[in-house]
Amino acid sequence: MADKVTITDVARVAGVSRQTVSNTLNSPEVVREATRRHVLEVIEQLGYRANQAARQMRTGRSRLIAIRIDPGGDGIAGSVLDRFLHGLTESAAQAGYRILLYTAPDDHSEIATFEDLLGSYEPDAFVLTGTHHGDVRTSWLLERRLPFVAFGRPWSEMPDARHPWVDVDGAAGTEAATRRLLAAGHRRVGFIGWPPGSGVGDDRRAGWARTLAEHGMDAGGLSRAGEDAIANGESAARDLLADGVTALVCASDSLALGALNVAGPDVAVVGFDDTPVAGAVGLTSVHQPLGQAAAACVKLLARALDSTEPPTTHVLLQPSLTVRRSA
Amino acid sequence: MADKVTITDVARVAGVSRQTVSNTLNSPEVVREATRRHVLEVIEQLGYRANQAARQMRTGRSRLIAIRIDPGGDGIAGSVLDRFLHGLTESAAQAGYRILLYTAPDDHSEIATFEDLLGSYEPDAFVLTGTHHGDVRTSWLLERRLPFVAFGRPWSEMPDARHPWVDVDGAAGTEAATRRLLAAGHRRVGFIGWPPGSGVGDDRRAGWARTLAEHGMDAGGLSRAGEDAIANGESAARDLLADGVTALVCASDSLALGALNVAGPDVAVVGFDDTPVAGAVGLTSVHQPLGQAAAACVKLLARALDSTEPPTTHVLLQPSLTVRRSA
DNA sequence: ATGAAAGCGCTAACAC
DNA sequence: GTGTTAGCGCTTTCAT
Repeated sequence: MADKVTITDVARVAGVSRQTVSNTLNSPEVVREATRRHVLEVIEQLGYRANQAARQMRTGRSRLIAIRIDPGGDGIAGSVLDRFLHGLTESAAQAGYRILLYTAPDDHSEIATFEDLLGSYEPDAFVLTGTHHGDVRTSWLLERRLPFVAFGRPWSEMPDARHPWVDVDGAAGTEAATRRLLAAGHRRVGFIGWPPGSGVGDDRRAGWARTLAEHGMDAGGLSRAGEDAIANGESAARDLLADGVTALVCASDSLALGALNVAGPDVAVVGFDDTPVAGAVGLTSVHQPLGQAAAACVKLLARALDSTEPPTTHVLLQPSLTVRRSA
Repeated sequence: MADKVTITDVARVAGVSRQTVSNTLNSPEVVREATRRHVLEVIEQLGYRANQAARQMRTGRSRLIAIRIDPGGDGIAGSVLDRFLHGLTESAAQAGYRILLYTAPDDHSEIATFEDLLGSYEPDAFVLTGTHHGDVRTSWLLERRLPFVAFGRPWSEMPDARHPWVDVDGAAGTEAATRRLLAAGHRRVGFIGWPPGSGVGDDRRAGWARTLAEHGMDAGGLSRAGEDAIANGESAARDLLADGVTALVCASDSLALGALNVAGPDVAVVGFDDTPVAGAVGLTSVHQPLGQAAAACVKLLARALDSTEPPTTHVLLQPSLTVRRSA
C-alpha cells in the first residue's frame, strides 16, 4: 500500500517537524546525525517519496529533461537515436531526472513546443539532436538562457553558438576504417558521403581524406551521393567501382548497404553507425559509444543546472570499428 | 517573452476573476459565450499556459503517461518500439498528455519503478509492452486499480487479466503471407518460429497453419528456431530447405534474414515487422500499423482516465503485407 | 454567470 | 539544530 505518504506523515511518525524531514532530504549537513538517521529510517519504512509537483511549485525545478523523438528517414539511422535515448533515460534516472518526450515536424515547430513545454511542464533542460548550420533552436535557447546540451557539435562559426555539447569524433571513425582498408592491402579506397555542407558528413569525409594523404595517396575516389538512402549508395558505388576503387568507406550504413548491393565479394565496404542492419548483413561499421554519449549529456546538464553560471563544456568521444565480413 | 504568465495575469488583463479564466479552460459551458471568447483572446495574446505542477497539486492528475524503453535484443525488433513510441508521443500530445520514459532490466524492477514514479511524478497511466504469460506487472497494476493499457494481448487464461489492450492480429499477417506464397505457386511453404509458449509466436504460427489447412495441405514444414536471432533463422531454414520447402514464412525479420542468407534466389521468404532491415535487403514483410496502435492506446487510456469505472476495451488491428523482392 | 476563500505538499526564510 | 510561517498557481466548494 503506497498511498499518499506526505512529509507530514513522516514528521509525525518520526516525532520531528516537517522542516526537519525536508532538511534531511535537501540539506543533510544541517541536521544532527542521529536525527537524520532516524528520519531516513521512517522514510524508508513508510515508503515516502517527495511529491514532484509540490516540490516543483516551491523550487521551480521539475527534474524533467525533454528530448524530441522522430522517426528517422529510412529508419536505419533512427535506431541510433533509439539507443541514445535508452542511455539517456538510464543516466538521467541515476541523476534524479526523468526524460520527457515530444515530437516536432521541423525546427520551428520545435521552438513552439519549447514554449509550450516551458509554460506547462517546465522541463529543467533540453537535449538537442541533429544540430546543423545556423540552427535556430540553439540560438533561441541561448537567447533565453535556457539550459540545454546538444548531442552533436555546433557546426557553425557563430561566436554565440557556444553551449555544452557532446559528440563522437566522426573523422577518427573514418580514419580507423580507412587505415584498416589500407592495411588489408587496398590501394584505391573510395568514400561515399553526402553533399558538402553538412557538418557531420564533412567531418566523416575529412577523416578518410587525411588518412589517404598521410599515406601519400590522393583522395581521388570521392563520391557524394544525394541524401542518405540505399539507392544513392548503390549508384555512387557503381561510379567508384567503375573507376577502379576496391574498397569503400561510407558516411552511413544506408549508403554502405547500397554499396554492398552492387559490390562483388572482393570489394571491401565499411559503414557508419553500426546499426542493427549492419549486424544483420555482416557489414563492418564504425560504432559510436551512444551510452557514454548519453551519460556525458546528463553530466553536462547536471553541472549546468547546479551552478549558476554554466561553464560551456564539450565532450568528444572516440568511436570504434566493429569488424564483420564486409571488410 | 513567455515569462511566467499566471492565471492571475490573464484575469487582470481580461478584467474578470481568476475562476472565470479557470472555468473558461476547464468548464467552458458554464461561462457566457462573450466572456469565454474574450478570455480566450487574452490567453492567446499573453501566451498563457496552465502550469502543470499547480494543476496537478489540485487535481491529482499529472497528464503524464509513462512507458518503458529498452534496447531490444539484436536491435532489429527494437525499431518496432521506436516507431510505436513516436506514434505514442504524437497521439498523446494531441490528447493533452506527455510521455515519460523509464527503464528497467526486468519485470520486477519495473514494478519497483512503478512505485517510485507513482510516488513522485505520479503518471496518470502506464503503457505496457511485451506482455507475456503470467505477467506480474499486469496483476500488480490491476490490484491497485491503476490505469494502464497493454500493447499486446494478455496471453493468459487468468480471469482477472482483463484490462484494456491494443494488438495487431499476427495470425492474419502470416495468413496473408502464406496466401501470397501459395498464389505464387509454392506448394511447400514452411514456417520458422520460436519455441512454443510465447503468445505472439504461437499466434503467428497459427495463421500459417490454418491457411495451409484451408488449402488441404498439412503443416509439415515447421521449424522452431531458438530465440530470435539471425543464426537461428539460418539453421532452421537449412533444415526446411533440405526437406524440400520452397517458401518460408518467418515469425520475425531477424529469422527471415537468416533464412535469406542460406536460401537460393528461387526460395521465397517473408518476414514479420517490416523493420528497416527488411527495406534494406528487399525482404517482403508483414507490416504492423504502429502509429494506429499507438493512437488506439492513447484513446483507450483517455477513456479510462475520464470515466470512473473504466470499461475494458480491446482493439485488434490488421497488419498488411509490404511486398519486396524476396517474395 | 461570476467572485471569494481555502488548500493541495512542499521548501525558503526566519524565529527559537 | 529544530520549529513556525508563508506562499508557489491552480481548481473546487460555496456565496453572490
